[in-house]
Amino acid sequence: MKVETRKEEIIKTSTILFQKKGYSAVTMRDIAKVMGIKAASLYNHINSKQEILSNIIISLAEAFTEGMTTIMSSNDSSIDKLSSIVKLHVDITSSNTSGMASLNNDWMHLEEDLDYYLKLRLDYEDNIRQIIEQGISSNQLQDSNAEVMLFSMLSTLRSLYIWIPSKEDLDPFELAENLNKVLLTGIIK
Amino acid sequence: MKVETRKEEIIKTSTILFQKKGYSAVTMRDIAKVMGIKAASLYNHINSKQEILSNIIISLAEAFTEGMTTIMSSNDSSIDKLSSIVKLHVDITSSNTSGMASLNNDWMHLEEDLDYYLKLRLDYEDNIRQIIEQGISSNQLQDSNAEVMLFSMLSTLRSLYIWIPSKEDLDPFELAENLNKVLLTGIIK
DNA sequence: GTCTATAAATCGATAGAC
DNA sequence: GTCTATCGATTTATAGAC
Repeated sequence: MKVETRKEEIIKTSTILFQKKGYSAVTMRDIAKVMGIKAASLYNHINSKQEILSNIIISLAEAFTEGMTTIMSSNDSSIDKLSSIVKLHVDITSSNTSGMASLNNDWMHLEEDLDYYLKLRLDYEDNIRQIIEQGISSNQLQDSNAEVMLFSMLSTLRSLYIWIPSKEDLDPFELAENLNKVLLTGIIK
Repeated sequence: MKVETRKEEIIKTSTILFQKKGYSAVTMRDIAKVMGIKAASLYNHINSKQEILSNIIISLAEAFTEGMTTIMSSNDSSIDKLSSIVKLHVDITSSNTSGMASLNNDWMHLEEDLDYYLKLRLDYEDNIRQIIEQGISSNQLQDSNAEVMLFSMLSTLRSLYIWIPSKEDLDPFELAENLNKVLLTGIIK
């Protein structure tokens, strides 16, 4: 059984509040109230509100980067790599749904770690772009606009956090399967 | 030539600022500074910061509802209706890219108009769901999970605002064409 | 229509007792 | 590790002069 440190409790509580109202609209007093302590007590465990946000976003961004590194080093086909990316998003989003809201909507409020985050995100997108272009070159993917493909796929995967919590009847494996089908082969018969 | 009232100028300026930092992180002083006046002067034209947000979001939500009403009253096939929805999103997003950011990320900060907005959004989603289910019944769409189809399509369309401004080389008509192809027929050859 | 001045509330964060 | 008390800055919004 994992013993949660007080700092981890604060981050977990903040993550849920940030999802509901966004980083800027959540106060240290809001976080403290949910935890049943006073706002001043929070500072015995964390240095600033900014540190909480950074912790939430950077750990998620690094998880995506790590997953992408594994995928890129494989010998899979372009299509199999894209399927692995879908699964990566479903897995990470399932394990930290609320945190994904901050990653998507509050990254611009990062201060010290903003540039680092932007680099991770840009590299991640470049990797997917590379996979798609290779898929087109090798005749596995349709010869349409690669940017539109990239955009459509990433938009859906990045929005998963909005949708996953309300659909708990669908397990992660089945969801990844359905998503793969829709994203790769479309919806028309 | 349209003459812009001072109120419309304020809303336009606010829309751009809200897109960059979100509603909560933008102050009345920020808005005033961009307009070259003092914050107190804004209140000669608007009643509150909340009124600005409501104006941005509700006008967009009503535009979507109006477009959907037209689509639903047509005799088009399910597939043609979905294509019209794609075009509706491309058109509205092209005409007010920044405003779409508030619609997507700051709707929860609506006060008086929150329930009205939620009803418009729910009805809109129900209409798309209905079109997809009819497409499956009439054998035009694949017999996959309708909710996943709905989610994937709406996620992509709702994220258009992130993507449109940087791709000005692609005109709205061509973008809608490419999106239709990717969303309806997928990316696999 | 814009200004200065200011009210009243709230913000993140610190000091120091226990 | 939590508390009370508080600082200094900032927030939305109003009053009233010009």
